[in-house]
Amino acid sequence: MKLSKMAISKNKIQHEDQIFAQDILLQMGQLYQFCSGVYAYDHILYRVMNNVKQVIKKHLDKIDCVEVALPVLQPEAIWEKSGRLENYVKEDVIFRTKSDAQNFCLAPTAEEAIVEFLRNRLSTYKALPVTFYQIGTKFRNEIRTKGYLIRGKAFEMMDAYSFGRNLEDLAIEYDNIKKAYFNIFNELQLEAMPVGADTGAMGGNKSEEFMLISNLGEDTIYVDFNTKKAFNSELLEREDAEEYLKSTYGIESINKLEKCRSLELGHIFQLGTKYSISMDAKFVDENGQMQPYQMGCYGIGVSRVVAVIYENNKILNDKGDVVGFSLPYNIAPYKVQIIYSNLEAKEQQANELYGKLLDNGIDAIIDDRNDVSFGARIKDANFLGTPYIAVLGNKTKDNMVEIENTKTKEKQYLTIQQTVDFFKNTK
RNA sequence: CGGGGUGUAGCGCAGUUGGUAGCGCACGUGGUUUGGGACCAUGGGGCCGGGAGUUCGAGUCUCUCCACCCCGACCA
Repeated sequence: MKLSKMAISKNKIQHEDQIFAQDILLQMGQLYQFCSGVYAYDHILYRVMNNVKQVIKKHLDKIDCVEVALPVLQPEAIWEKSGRLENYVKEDVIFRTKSDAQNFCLAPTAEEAIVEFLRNRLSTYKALPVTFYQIGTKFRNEIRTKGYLIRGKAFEMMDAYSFGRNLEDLAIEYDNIKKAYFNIFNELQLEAMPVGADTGAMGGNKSEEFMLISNLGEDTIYVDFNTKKAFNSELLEREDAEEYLKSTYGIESINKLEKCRSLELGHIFQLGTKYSISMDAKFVDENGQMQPYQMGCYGIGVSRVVAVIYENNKILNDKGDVVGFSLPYNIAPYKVQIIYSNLEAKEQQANELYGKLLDNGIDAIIDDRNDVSFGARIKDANFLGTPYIAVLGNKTKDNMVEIENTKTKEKQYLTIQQTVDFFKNTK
């Protein structure tokens, strides 16, 4: 990508101290607010979001989850069938739209749609258990939005749904997803942990939220850091709280637990037969009997994850000001940004490097703006979040490239071919 | 829906007891610069959130909507 084609001006950030990552993204124009809870993503931010989605996909595909696309615009009839419409309308969280003939809604989640989509094809026990998923925009008319992408009205979410023959199938699928979540958050360098939670409007038997301890969060959790057991404080509101915590999550006593502010990044539910019964979705078991599916559902808030990744990967200077982002290699918008001085030879070499990187499938940005000072180009590169910048300047030996790690500030000097090899071998 | 706060250029902000709109960054043009946010000159960009009122005169005062942010309540 040529920087001159991205319609961005010099990113000079004001109020750099104690600023949230998302405030910087707004100033940069990477994030643009249309109204409360509704945002546009510019190129760089969009690529990061897509890379996060790719990480999620990779780990779900690995455990044989099947990616599909369910409609965003859904007929209200399926919501009437499950019995959830009334409640969602009453709480005013569902966006509704009407034609002369019928009523529609914008999907806040997709349990109804997935059941409708699969019921006829999952008619035999031989097809079970299976898990399907999708990644896309969801719509919820949040009473109160919060923290820009942390809680919006339109947001990106991965939602997965498992169908099993019995409770054992459900437990197996649930555990598989749970393990995949650990791998996903591990690869995203987020230390999220499963925390016992209320099932809320989803219903079902059991649920766990993947929580990140963070002051961006809206929840309070109790954590035992020795046993890694934790639960959401909302569970204390249950009448049978003590007994429930013990039987469902194996938490004996809350006295030893530490209270922490946390942010929910994902949620996994054992739904049981709630939707299969209400929507009359059944399969034939090995005895020829009709049985309702044992279902689970699983979500990850992708746009929220992106927000917290930026927050966790700020570059600070000695004074504590935010001077950029250095995103992890696997989710960075581009792997490297190339900066060259205005000497013709350097420009030529920079273009040669750029071309070779692209030929080898390595995503790179070249800063081809010739009316911006050298220092400003380096500063800008830091804000675009690449983990490396490649400098071909007057101080660099001819045909050599200075590779700087934007996080550690370590520099190394390589030939153009060595640079290409370096990126081919970096993960 | 309660409580608090903020709305002035793309962004960040000034604007005094009411007198007709400013600064920095960004952007355009010309020139000198070019290794860690260069400099000089010059230019463009505003329904001062909307409406009503007070006044000779309102960014400023009054009323009233609206939007956005934060804290609650609520929440896959």
